[in-house]
Amino acid sequence: MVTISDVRAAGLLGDPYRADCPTRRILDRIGDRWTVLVVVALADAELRFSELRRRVEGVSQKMLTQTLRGLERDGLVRRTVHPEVPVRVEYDLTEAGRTLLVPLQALQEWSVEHLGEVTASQEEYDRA
Amino acid sequence: MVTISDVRAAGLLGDPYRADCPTRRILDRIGDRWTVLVVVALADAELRFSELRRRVEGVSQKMLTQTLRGLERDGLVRRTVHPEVPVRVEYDLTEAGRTLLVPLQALQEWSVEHLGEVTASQEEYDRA
DNA sequence: CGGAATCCACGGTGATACTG
DNA sequence: CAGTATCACCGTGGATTCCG
Repeated sequence: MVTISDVRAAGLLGDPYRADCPTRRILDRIGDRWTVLVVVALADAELRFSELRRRVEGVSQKMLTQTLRGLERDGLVRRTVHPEVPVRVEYDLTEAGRTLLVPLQALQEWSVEHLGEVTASQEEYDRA
Repeated sequence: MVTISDVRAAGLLGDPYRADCPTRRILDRIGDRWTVLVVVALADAELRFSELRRRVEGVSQKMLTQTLRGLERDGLVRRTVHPEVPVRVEYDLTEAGRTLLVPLQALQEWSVEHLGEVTASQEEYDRA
């Protein structure tokens, strides 16, 4: 049971409603379709652009580029260019990027744990 | 330092890349602009529609309605209609909804902790 | 008060073609 | 191989109006 005071004590309250609050800014960033998937894909290995594209199912080349640029700009992903022919570019998480995996994991655990419950609720709702 | 094995041991890997994986489905759900803010707004109190609208800065009536319907469908928010005149409708989190606050809090803590770092990285990136 | 319905604009996204 | 550039779409979301 998660009590109100648990949440309060943890400082979750305050004003996460304001557009400029940190939580909202981060959620806006990772809220897009691909950012989280790319970060997770880089959890266990440094990957080349094309490898990344194969791993993250459904991402277009444009969106992968765009997502990687954003993550690089945020300092969460490092881009390494090996000046060979043909060019080899590799991506991996920075230390900051790696810390982000922790909260993402909490979210993933919640998802796995509650997906059945949520799905059941949806089906019941849709019958009415 | 978050190691690769930490992440691996926690079961974050697997294939969160597939479109039908739980993580992705949940992220798609809470990834929208308002869901998280509404859940957090309901963390400490049962609220009426109009109270909720005032608390969640910037949300339109349409999107608040839509967001609440979605959360109700997922079984995360409970809607209570008091048949008075005029009608009074109140919203609060279900037990499942309350558990979702925990991972959201982890994400918020990360945001607060890393916002400065991320912002600095962005500014440096933009200079180049 | 708490919505539902409608109309419409914008931007995120994908497909395609081209480049160093 | 790893992008950039361009175009076209369409779904999200805002503004407005109306209803029980």
